[in-house]
Amino acid sequence: MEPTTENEAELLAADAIGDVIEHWGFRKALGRTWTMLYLHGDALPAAELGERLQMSAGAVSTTLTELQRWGVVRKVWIPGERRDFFEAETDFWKMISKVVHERERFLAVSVRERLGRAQAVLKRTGSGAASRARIERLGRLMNFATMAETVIESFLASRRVDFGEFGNLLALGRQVTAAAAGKGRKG
Amino acid sequence: MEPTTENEAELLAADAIGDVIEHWGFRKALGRTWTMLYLHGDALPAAELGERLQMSAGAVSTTLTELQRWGVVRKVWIPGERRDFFEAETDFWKMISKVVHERERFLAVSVRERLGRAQAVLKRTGSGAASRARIERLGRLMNFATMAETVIESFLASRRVDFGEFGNLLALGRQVTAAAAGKGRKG
DNA sequence: CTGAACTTTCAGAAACTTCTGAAAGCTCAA
DNA sequence: TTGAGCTTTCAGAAGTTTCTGAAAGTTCAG
Repeated sequence: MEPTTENEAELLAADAIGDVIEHWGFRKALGRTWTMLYLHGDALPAAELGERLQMSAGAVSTTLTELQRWGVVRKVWIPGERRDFFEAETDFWKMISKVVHERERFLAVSVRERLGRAQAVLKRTGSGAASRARIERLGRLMNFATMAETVIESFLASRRVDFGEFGNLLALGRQVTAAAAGKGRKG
Repeated sequence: MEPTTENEAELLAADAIGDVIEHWGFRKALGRTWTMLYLHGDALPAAELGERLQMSAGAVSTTLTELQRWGVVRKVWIPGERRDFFEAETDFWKMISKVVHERERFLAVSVRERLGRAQAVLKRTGSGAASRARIERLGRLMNFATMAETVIESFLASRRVDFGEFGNLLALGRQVTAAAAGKGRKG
């Protein structure tokens, strides 16, 4: 395929989104590939993605596998076609909530556990005012971690809201607010 | 300094927060160093941080410089001391809003500009239904980017609220909601 | 001034991530 | 059952980030 102006425009957009995605800690290739599929609309075979994005077959394969693991790209069956075709998930909100959820859950557990262990050690061995103050600060850190987790979780819980219209942001605001405030009072 | 149980506990916590920070796209050393300072409470000299965290003088220096640039660690003057001492910012909310703001602003501008350029190219050269559909999808992507930016911005705008108490989350919710809805109606 | 104390900078080392291209592994039509 | 077509895997290459340790720079007491 010779380069066309349309392809240039797609690459421009794909690279821009690629940078955003990279900025948030993923591989640039993930953002580029999703964007190319999203803009194209129709499903594309892996080889064509490789051509359009100048990626090797290997890179395309691992990237598509990862995008599917995140649930933001789907394999589609095209009758009469031997090759696999891929299409982008187009519901931004669904994508974000999936990714954030997946991404935070593991870490949150591990962090809570480790901070708790540190606190136990300090409580067991520490004495004196300085030690008490340190335990207090660690406690505040743990509270903050819990609160951040709660804010993220309730943000995600609102995924049932349809985000097609801006107006629905009102519903999100209410949900985040209520969930966070409720948990906070308990903690 | 021989390793103590207290130091072990501090390291445990520092490494946990270090992982969170790394997860969000910063160097692990930034999170470890901030946490060590935060838990210690009193300001510490660079050399002691190096000992406690097992970092070279060079690494400590660049890490402290970067933490100061983010505004989450301060140099403090201790009378009669020749060395610089450093202490952690303890206001979590202040830290987050500073960091997120700084981090998003540049990228947001660049991305808007590039998506706009891509759209211009498509509008100029495209024709036919497929092309119109592509332009439409790019438009949706741009709208979404604007909305995400708005949500982040209004989240940041609420930094004036005191976050010491969970109850104040209510105020945040209201602010995010109002700002995002207002902007959305215009767009 | 001078030298001691301390900090910053920087070149090269080490560690880590991501990519390429080829080989191995599927799957299906004939 | 074979082989063509396609995908996945993987070893090594390339690229990137971060660290170390030493040299250069800065500051200040005497």
